[in-house]
Amino acid sequence: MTKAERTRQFIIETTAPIFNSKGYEGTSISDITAATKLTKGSIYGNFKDKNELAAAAFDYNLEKIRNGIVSRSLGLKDPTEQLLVYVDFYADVFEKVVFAGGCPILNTATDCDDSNPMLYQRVRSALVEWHRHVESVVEYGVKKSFFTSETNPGEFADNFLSLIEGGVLLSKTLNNKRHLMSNLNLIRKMISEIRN
Amino acid sequence: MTKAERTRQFIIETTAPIFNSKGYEGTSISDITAATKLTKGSIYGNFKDKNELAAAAFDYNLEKIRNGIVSRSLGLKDPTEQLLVYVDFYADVFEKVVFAGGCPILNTATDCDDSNPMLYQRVRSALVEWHRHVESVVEYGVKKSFFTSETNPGEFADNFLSLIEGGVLLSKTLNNKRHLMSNLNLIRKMISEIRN
DNA sequence: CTAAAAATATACCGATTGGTATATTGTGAT
DNA sequence: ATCACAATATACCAATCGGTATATTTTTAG
Repeated sequence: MTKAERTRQFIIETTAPIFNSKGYEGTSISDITAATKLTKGSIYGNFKDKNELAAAAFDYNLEKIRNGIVSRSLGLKDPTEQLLVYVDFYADVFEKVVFAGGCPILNTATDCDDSNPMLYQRVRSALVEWHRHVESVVEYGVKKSFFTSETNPGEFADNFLSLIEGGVLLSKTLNNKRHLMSNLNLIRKMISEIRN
Repeated sequence: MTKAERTRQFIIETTAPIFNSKGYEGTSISDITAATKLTKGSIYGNFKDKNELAAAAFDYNLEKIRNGIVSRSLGLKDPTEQLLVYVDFYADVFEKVVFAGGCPILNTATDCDDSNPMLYQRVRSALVEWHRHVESVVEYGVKKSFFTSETNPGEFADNFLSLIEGGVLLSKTLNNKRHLMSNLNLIRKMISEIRN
């Protein structure tokens, strides 16, 4: 890894939580130079513009979460266990997520209007991918008779994602993990109710 | 209503959807003067600063939703019906809410970091009030034996709010009402399951 | 109708915004 | 060690930011 690549990575890692907590408009180049102790020249030598850095920071924030899920899912066959990975993951990392500014999907989806199509497209793709993953796990579970045939995978995924995102929002805003835990409890109940 | 009061109200109503969709930082005084066709002098003659206007706009956005709920709840005694008011309300006004920039609670809670304590305090209060209302309706239902005694009002309110907020987020971001409707369906099921 | 007061417009302020051209420094292969 | 080039720093740009002092217009009370 060359010097420039290391610097680029350093900038991304340093500014990712800033973008996540202050938003795209709310994060200034001064914020970035202050946090990295670098100068504008260095920032713009490594990134075309603020937009490219914001996109890289979003990708980084997202990848960290995705890695957390994927690494816990390795080798799991039982769809119930795969769904519970999310429940355990968010119960475990909630404090860390809040410290890093909250859920990047929730933040970016709310922060971005159509005036920032690059970030908006990214957050839409992330949401679709997440939805499709949960949906496909449930579909698999139905097909293999882990789950009852009346189960609607798409609706289940809607409820699943919303309870997690809504729980993070409530718990972060009200500074109380209990709200998220209530939702994770409901998810556990939902899973047990569709099991054969 | 004096001229100034009318102007003040006009400014609030005109800028409320702008603040809601672009956020506090993202909304500039130029945005405000452009939308109202007024000048800075007029804006600052009616509001101490941008913060005061943002707070008034948030209050206005919130009040519109609250009025929608309250007006549909008038005279209702059955707690089941009171809870269903929310379900029907969000099914009805979803498009309007999206057009106005989304749910102000969701947007403002995400937009505000601790750097804007005035707005942050407002959104927290709104969230606490909403939570308490749902919780108290369920508590009343349990006490009057509409709902089973095993029902946990606090947890129910957590799930309830999260499903609505999460559904609005998903449906707005993915531009498909279906996600919200899935959640409203689950809320209906949750209500029927706690009924005696 | 008039005069005082309130509301709005104009013109400006310093600070900060994102971005760039250029100078300086640091790196790495020979 | 040197030299070419990559990487970083410095200094600057026009535009915009939130905000204000003052001039002008409009409203309102007598």
